[in-house]
Amino acid sequence: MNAPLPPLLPRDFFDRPVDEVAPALLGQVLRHRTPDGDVAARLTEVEAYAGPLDPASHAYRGRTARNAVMFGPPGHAYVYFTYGMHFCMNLVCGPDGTSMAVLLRAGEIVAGEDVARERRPRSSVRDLARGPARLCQALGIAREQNGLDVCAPDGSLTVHAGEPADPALIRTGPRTGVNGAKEVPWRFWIDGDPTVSPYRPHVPRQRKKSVPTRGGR
DNA sequence: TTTAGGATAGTCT
DNA sequence: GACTATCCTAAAT
Repeated sequence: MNAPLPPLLPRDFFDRPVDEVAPALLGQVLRHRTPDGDVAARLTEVEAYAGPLDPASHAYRGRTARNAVMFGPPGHAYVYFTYGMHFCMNLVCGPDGTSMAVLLRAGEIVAGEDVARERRPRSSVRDLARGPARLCQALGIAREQNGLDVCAPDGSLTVHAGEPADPALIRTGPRTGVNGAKEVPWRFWIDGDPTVSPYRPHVPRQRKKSVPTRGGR
């Protein structure tokens, strides 16, 4: 039922610096095969994390049990759990050990839309994969997919050569307030694509709870 | 329409 | 103990 997908991206594709891989990923197709069915998304928004140079990177403070995949060879998925309920997915790139990765922030569902809808019944079609955690939910990506080789021909989680995004439509946005690798643009997205989330100004999360210092409850 | 705040659990200091 | 590369809902306009 599903149309045959284009060939896999070679590992070579990921064995480059993040600022090359990230924009090149726009328009490529991420597919996840599950017992529920196959779902594929065309990537429309990504964000680069330059390893130890980026204070916001999980790799900034060195290798830990959680981020170990980032320090491995390129072409692998780094999936992490955050905010107590969400998963986000990165693609490791750069030479082995450099801990660079690209966060997949948004995509457009191009196959398996019915399956994705079942997973996110309350989402409009446009919102199915609009956001890093939504993308993972729509594709059924969770902790089990951490460390998977997305270049493996028989792999369940793979990246395929999609129609590359028009270079004229690729926009970049450096993050304000982050130093190190200043000339590297951090965000990449396809201008005008409805599945790209609107730019959100750097909003530090404010703590809500006051500490219950005095006895009580 | 925009904005604000709550929820949730794994990870690191 | 405090933080997080987030999402969803409710309330206000």
